[in-house]
Amino acid sequence: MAANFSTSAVSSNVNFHEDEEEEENENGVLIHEDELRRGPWTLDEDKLLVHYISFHGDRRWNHLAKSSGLKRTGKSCRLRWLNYLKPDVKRGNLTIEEQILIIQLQSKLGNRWSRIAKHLPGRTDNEIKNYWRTRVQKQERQRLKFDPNNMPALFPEDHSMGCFAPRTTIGIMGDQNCRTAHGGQALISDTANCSSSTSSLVPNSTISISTAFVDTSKHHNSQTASNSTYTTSTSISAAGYDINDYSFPKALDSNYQMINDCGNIYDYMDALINLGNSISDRCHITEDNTVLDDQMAVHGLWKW
DNA sequence: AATATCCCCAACCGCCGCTCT
DNA sequence: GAGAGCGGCGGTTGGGGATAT
Repeated sequence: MAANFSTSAVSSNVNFHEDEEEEENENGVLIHEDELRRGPWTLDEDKLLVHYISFHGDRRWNHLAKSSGLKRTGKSCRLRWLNYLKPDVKRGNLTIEEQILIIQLQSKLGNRWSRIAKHLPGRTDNEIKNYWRTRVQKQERQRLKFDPNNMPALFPEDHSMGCFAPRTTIGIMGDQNCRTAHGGQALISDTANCSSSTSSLVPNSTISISTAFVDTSKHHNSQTASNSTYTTSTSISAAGYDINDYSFPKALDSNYQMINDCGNIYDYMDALINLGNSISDRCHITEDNTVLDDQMAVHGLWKW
């Protein structure tokens, strides 16, 4: 059985549920014979769990936990097995394809990590959840740094990460609480569920933005876009708010690559102008990844 | 070199729904 | 039908390594 025992082998912070008579194990950790262990799993525990499951299967976790001799809860055993020890668990960084798929599925399914994980063989819901959360947090931090005169969520100055701009993190306008409630293709938040916007851009705005990019920062050169901006010249009305003439930091060519399968640039533009009809039909992406929209005169505005 | 901050991710927690008695 | 037990799920925490200052 190909189990990976490489990490969390021995911990110095294993905890126990009750304070009874204690003794030190080989790592100097206080333990008690009859108590349930908590914290990181040791190599020996992993081996024991794998060994037991190989003979008895991975069911009836509470029974397994007791009869195997592991001083763990059934839940803990199950989690350790499913997220780490199970032979088909894939380790290592997510591939670009997997990242794209996660973004797409999260857009469709929301935070249903287990369902998303089913589409990524070898990846666990926990791993996907961690991945997403990391990106969300990072994006949120960058959002909070925004200059309200710009729209830097899409184009972070350091060009390092903002390329991952999942639905829940763009938030160029509108209440933070509005941004996660929409699965599927819905882009316009429910006004009733939104408090007044914290953004200085569009008070009481109701739009959440869905846009996704591939992180190509590893190919990033030393250029910076901080001084280059495009400005929309078209008057745009979004949900009754005039949002014309906002400046967009210029996305330097080739630093970002749009996820073509998502087509979310169109979602983004649709939400921005809130025309009620898709602008996808009149937009197209040229060979050099420039978005062209004849009606909006924003040629070259979005370029990856 | 020391300290602070960031980031990753394993593990835990609480809740929910299903099944069994 | 009620309650207990259990598995599964999503949210959250916290340790520790990596990186920045």
